[in-house]
Amino acid sequence: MSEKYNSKIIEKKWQSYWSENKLFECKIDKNKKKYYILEMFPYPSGKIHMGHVRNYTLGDVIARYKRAQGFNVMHPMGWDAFGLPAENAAIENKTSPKTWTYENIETMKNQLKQMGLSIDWSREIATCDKLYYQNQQKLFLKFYRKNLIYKKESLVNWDPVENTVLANEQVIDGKGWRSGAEVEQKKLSQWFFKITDYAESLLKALDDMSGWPEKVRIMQKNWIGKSFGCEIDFVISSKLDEFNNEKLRIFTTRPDTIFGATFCALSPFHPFVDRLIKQSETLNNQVNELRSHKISEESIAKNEKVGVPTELFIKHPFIENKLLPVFIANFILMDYGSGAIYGCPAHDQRDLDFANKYNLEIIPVINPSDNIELDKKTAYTGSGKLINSQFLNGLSIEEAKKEIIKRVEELHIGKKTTNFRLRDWGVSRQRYWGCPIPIMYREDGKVIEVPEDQLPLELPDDIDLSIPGNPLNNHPEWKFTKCPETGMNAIRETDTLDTFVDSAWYFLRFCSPLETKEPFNLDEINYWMPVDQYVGGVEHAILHLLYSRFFTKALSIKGMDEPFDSLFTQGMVCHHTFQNESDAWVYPDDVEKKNSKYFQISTGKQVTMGEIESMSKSKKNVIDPESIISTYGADSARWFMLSDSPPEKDINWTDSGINGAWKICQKIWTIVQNNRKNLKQTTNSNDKTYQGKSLDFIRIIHQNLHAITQSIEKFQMNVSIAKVFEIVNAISKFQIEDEEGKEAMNEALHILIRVIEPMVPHLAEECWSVVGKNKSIMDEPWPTTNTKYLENKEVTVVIQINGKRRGEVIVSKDTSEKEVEKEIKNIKNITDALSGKNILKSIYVPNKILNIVVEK
RNA sequence: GGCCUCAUGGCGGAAUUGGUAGACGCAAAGGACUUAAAAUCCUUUGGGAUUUAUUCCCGUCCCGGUUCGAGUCCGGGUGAGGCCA
Repeated sequence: MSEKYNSKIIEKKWQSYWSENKLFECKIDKNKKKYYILEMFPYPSGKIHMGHVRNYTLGDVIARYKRAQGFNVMHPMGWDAFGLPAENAAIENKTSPKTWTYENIETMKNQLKQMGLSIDWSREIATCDKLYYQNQQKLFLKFYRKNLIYKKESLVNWDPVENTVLANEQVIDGKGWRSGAEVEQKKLSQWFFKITDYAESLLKALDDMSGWPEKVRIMQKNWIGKSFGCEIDFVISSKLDEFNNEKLRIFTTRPDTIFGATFCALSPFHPFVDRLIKQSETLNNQVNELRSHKISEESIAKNEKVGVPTELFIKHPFIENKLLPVFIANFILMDYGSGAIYGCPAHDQRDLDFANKYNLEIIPVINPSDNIELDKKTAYTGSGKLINSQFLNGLSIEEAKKEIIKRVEELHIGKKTTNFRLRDWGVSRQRYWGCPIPIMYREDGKVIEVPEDQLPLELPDDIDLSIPGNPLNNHPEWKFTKCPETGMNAIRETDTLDTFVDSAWYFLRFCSPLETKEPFNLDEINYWMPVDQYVGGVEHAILHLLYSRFFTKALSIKGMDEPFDSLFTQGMVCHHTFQNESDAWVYPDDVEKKNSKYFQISTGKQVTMGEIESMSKSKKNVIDPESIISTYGADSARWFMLSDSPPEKDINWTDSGINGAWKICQKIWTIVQNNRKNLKQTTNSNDKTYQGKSLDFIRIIHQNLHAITQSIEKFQMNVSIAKVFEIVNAISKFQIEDEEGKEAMNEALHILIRVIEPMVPHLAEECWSVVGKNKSIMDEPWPTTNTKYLENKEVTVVIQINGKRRGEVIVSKDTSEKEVEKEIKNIKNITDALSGKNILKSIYVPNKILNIVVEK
């Protein structure tokens, strides 16, 4: 009788073996092809959840598989350790963000280690380590000197009670999430990275990034949003002398509709508006109201389009005496185009909504190509020919665009522009727990860099988070300093950097994590970069990946244009949310179901079940894998996470099935144990000619081996798992009848143990030692499929009549159509169906299908 | 609201990319072993009809189209999810 598999003891044993022998530590080896596999590093929020387990198991399968293929694999891990939650948690738990963060890192690192991941922990980095952010400060200065960083006034969500800037997600229904105060839009001078300098090159490179999912490339393309438009200067006509005859520059992507223009709209933040509101108290109040509207794209698109009229009009450049009223409207963005548009209600939905609301003229200028009936509420945005447009009449939209641009350029009142939707990257955060910006402002008004030899500019530890506002701003000893050159008084920049900056170059730092002189060592970069395979959540499809691409380009390192060769975006792990009567979130682990109602276990009170959403700490709908790992072991947890669902798909968490994962681990162990006496140190598959049952058996094994290899390459781990099951099923069914059978079993078990290693490494190691090997299975190369087993000599050809399956014949491979037709004469079912029918034609796909088309 | 994605049995999903729909697993039911349970093993499992078969009909969210043939391609709709600096 075989021993039961004790995952607790065995997993510990192999984890220590791996770390004692430093099996995952890697270094440059120019004789080997490198493979850099990276999963998006986690935010140390406390404990790992199932989303992490999924992400890192997936990456680990690839890392281990590539290692078996002979690559020199780098598989590092680190911590995206700066960010707001640490400050909130620190206030809540009366600790410091630093303590809280490092404690979480410790916990999560232990959890990750328990999962048996093949991570090179000697490369571990945390972005809140001063060694890391010191180098980030160097990069900041480097970009600053390259004129890639500048300061400008920009709007922030301002909470007047907390005295702090809020992120968009902290503004709920226009109110601060904690204080409940009305959020104001406040202008602050902030730092920006000039990502727009790289808009064209970020866009262009997407075409060649075949290792990226198409959908991510499309999303980035749309995000960058290159479009051709036209700037036109309109002359103002107004009773207000101050503005009369001044020029107003508007931007449009539809210059062809200029004859349908019936009004003009300015952003509430347009410079003209600043001047206009000085003229009128009423207007000032109205504009302030407009300015308080949220300016996220989402709210602009969803909210009602409202505006206020002004005393300005603009003269239509092509229609004499035509004046268009100028409004200030809440749906015009100052950051896009020129902050002013003309409205053509007939052919733009937003403009139409606006025109209907304020009774403005609607002039159609595009005649739809097909007879589409439109109501007054729907703008026509399709193709057609121009009407009501003087010299543009009869032209197509494209022709009209060209013609009108030609005219405005001839008249010197405008020009064609290339416009990007992409805006510069605002990196200032008025917060404590982030990378300090190495800049100071001298009393004479000069902006001074902190000299490199004085870096890192460290965050102070003695801060008081209980006072509202930015702790750095509230810390006089830190804030007030002297200019290192002149000794003049100076004030430090108290903004810290957006955490997206931290993650925009961490993949470079992994190549030389201990380098002290430079952010990274070029020899190491040249060997390891680019990342061969990047794995992470699809929720980072745009921002993080775009910023990382921007950093890589902006660093202009020879031979390195793009950071991530291949990208895999795995789906999210979702779970129901639960809320108690005071709307606080409750952990699902703390909820039990009784009589189809849900109760919080710790309090006994009823809770309500909410939507299924991706697991996140903030909504507490996370499942801690710890209990699963301690009950079933890491291998079972890994197996379970990989099986069933395709990795790119979102899943709703359920642990039904974890038991099945545990069972298969036990079963594999039992099979190996029971066949102990049949196992040899080696296999000699290529020399061996199997026959009969052994041949059928080994054929199934190799066919599934092939399928496993293929599906791992394609990231279809769920399919790989299914094929492992088929191997296991075949092995447990197979009866050894002779020496040849023993040999076949030996080969099959060698293959089985080898291919499960990326998925369940501890079990594989333990089985390997049963075989009698005294080395790690990781040194064993991936088994090669013997292709002679892939092709069956006999194939099933399906017979269809008019596309419906009516039977099948088993024939030898590559049988001709005529032979198959002969064969089917013996099948009563088919001859019956064909009798008395005219055969019109037949389609024969060799080895697959014969479709006979008959008269009906 | 814009952009992107997805939809297949009771459930998770497979389908060589246009060629046998439902692989594999979970769950369920029946049986074997057992004093009993657990574990393990065997059998059944999309719906329906009948003459129980190498049978027929229906079936991959809905409506339409292309094709000898559509889960797969095209058009329109419905529902769900992700992102919006």
